[in-house]
Amino acid sequence: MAHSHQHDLIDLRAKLRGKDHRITKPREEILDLLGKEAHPVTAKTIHEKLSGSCDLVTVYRSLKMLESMDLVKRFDFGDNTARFELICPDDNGHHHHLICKECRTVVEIDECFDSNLESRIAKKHGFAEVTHQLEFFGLCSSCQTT
Amino acid sequence: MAHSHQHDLIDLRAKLRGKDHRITKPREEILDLLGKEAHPVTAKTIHEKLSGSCDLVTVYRSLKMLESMDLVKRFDFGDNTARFELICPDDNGHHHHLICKECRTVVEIDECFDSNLESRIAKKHGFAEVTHQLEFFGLCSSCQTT
DNA sequence: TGAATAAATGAAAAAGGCTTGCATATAGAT
DNA sequence: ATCTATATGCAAGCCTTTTTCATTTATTCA
Repeated sequence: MAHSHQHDLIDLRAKLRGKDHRITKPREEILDLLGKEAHPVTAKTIHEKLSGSCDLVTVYRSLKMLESMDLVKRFDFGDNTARFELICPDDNGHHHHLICKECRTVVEIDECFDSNLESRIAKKHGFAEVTHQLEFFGLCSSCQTT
Repeated sequence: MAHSHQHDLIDLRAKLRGKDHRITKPREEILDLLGKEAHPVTAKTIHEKLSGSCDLVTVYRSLKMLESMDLVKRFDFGDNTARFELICPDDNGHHHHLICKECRTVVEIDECFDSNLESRIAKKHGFAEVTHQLEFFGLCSSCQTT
């Protein structure tokens, strides 16, 4: 899941311009950092890695904004803490994770179920714009012996 | 998704006895209430519906305990608030939901993808005891016009 | 039935994640 | 360079969930 930093910033500028959204240092730094992460990270982690370069509140606000612009995607690993990942053009942000219940190791999963299931469900209940959140949980090889 | 209350309490007694866990009034009331709910409910909602019959802290503690005993399952609808549902013997607690992003209406979904996907993923990454959390989000028919 | 004892509860406080209000700073337009 | 709308920092607050500890209660066993 490597991300092209170059690409991101160009994309960013293009996407933000139209919406009266500004390209600021915190936002660039956050995107920059996200581009280097292999897995979703929490706002707190981002703030720590940016080591005080901007306020934690700004991290939250930026993430919310970036999410609303589909530049970043929010994930939920079941620990009451949102995690964020840069949306990568390959998969359009659509992929899942396998998380170790014990040590919290994260593996990126690119497989998914057939999209017919989703459209069938949408149709059956009269829903539109249906998406899904899917995460797998288990015990990684190291934690199985414990 | 109707639940047999009778069944639940017998089950409860049997399951709890072995583990030095006691059958208390709050726990009975919580299970009783969960048995009547059609959809996952939050701890706060449970507390309100029990109208002060026990402390909110007790609700949290009970739910955590019941979850650890596989009597109750936790769901995450992406609003930073855990929701709980009684595990019903039919589906062994394994089912999913379709949630309206707008009005938060919840629909119970009994379909799921082929289990081969899960076992393939588990095998591929050397994980054991793999389960998944899957929720669908979209716009219900009433909210589409808005 | 009545201690004994291990576990559960309540109440208050705190922890943790996230949001809001407001004054100040800054990006981008002219 | 100036102006204006937007973003930031800081402080405070909100909401969910957890912890601590003294008290109460369910269960065991005599």
